[in-house]
Amino acid sequence: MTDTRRGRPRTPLLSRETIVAATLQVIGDEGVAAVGMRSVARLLGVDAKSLYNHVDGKDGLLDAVAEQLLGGLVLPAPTGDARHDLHAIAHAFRDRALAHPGAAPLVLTRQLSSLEGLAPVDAVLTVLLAAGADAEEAVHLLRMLLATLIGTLLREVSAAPTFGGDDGERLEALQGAGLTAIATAAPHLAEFDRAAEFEYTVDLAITAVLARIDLRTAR
Amino acid sequence: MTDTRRGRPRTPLLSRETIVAATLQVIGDEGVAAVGMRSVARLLGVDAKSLYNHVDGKDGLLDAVAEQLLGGLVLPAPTGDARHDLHAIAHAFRDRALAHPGAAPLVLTRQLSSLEGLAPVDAVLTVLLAAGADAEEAVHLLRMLLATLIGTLLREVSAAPTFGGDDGERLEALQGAGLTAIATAAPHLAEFDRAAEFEYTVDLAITAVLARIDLRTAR
DNA sequence: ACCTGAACACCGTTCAAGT
DNA sequence: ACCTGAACACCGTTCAAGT
Repeated sequence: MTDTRRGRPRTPLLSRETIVAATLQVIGDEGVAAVGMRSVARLLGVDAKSLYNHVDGKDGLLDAVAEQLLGGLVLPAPTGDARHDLHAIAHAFRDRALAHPGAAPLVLTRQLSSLEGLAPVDAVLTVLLAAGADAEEAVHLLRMLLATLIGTLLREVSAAPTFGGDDGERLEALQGAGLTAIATAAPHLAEFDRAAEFEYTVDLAITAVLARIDLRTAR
Repeated sequence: MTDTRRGRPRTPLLSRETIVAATLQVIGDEGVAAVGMRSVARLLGVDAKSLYNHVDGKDGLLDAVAEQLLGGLVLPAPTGDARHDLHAIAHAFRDRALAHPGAAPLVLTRQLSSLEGLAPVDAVLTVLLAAGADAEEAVHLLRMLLATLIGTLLREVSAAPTFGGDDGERLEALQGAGLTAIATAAPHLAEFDRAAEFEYTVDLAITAVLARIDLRTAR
């Protein structure tokens, strides 16, 4: 039922949500580089300048996407087991970042000063404090975990396996360049199981964090 | 002495190096967002299209910058002490990434398939293998270290302290939003000593890596 | 080999005007 | 309140032409 009483207050064609949705579609179809006021507006059947009524320029548009993505994060209920809870938070974060792979760099890279970005930070801090860290150490450990998380996800989303297969030519070139360790490890460098790699890295980081807390706690 | 014999083969105005240098100046003066074929060319007193003779478009230009920066990395001589050597590599990498802070995202974010990017990878692998890791585990540990390194440096270069000071208003807002752990840790969140934070995070990661190798080695 | 003129198909953004 | 027309000052990139 279109709103036509008195002819004046028509129902708006656009909203922040529809604009973000259209942006995600552009990202999914043509990549993040294809995002522009014009391309997004075209998808909505609207003029580019209309977007300015809902979003603060192109930069604000990208922020809105990152915010909304992160806002959809559902934090797992804490169980009291610190290791398990940190794992669960990390995976929840990963799920959100990979929900729209092309948009992941936005989520991982943009400053998330909004409340959306604070929820997971609070969740991690809560677990660390409960595990026995004092406030100061908890902050350092949080930053370490975040760095590792963001670093792995950035790689996962943007990096190919890094090294082509085991063709002998490449290997010899590596040897010749003095990169013997790379040549030795080449078959493993060519392999990259995203989920397994994430698990390995995050588990190692969490182990380190918990070990440090126990060290401190044991005085 | 300008080259004028026969009038023909004049000495070129441009080179890859001068172009990269000009780009770094633009980045330093106006930020990475200000980099463009036109802005870089202007600095060189040349037409934008001339750059295409030395660099593969704007993207190639950015790659060239990242490559050259990373190429300047001087790897420390290995001492045989794994912990010390990993620390040294990490700091050498940081020095290079922070030499031109505005350009750091390029170094940290771009695919570095060139030989420039492989040298530090080889160095880390060498240390891990010497420390007793087998090739497969060494690759996983390498990826973990890289993720942590890149994550911290990205934050260091792009992120402000994250949380304004201890003004009571902000604190109450956090409490009200249910972010009690953040409220508790707020004074420490407001503090951010870049060098110290880097040291803490990298040391924790290295400790974790070495612990895992020892675990395996001890069967 | 290296640089440029002319030209093309794009950008983001403003502001005043329409409804 | 929301959308658009006209307009501006930009982009990256090509190709043929000059030297």
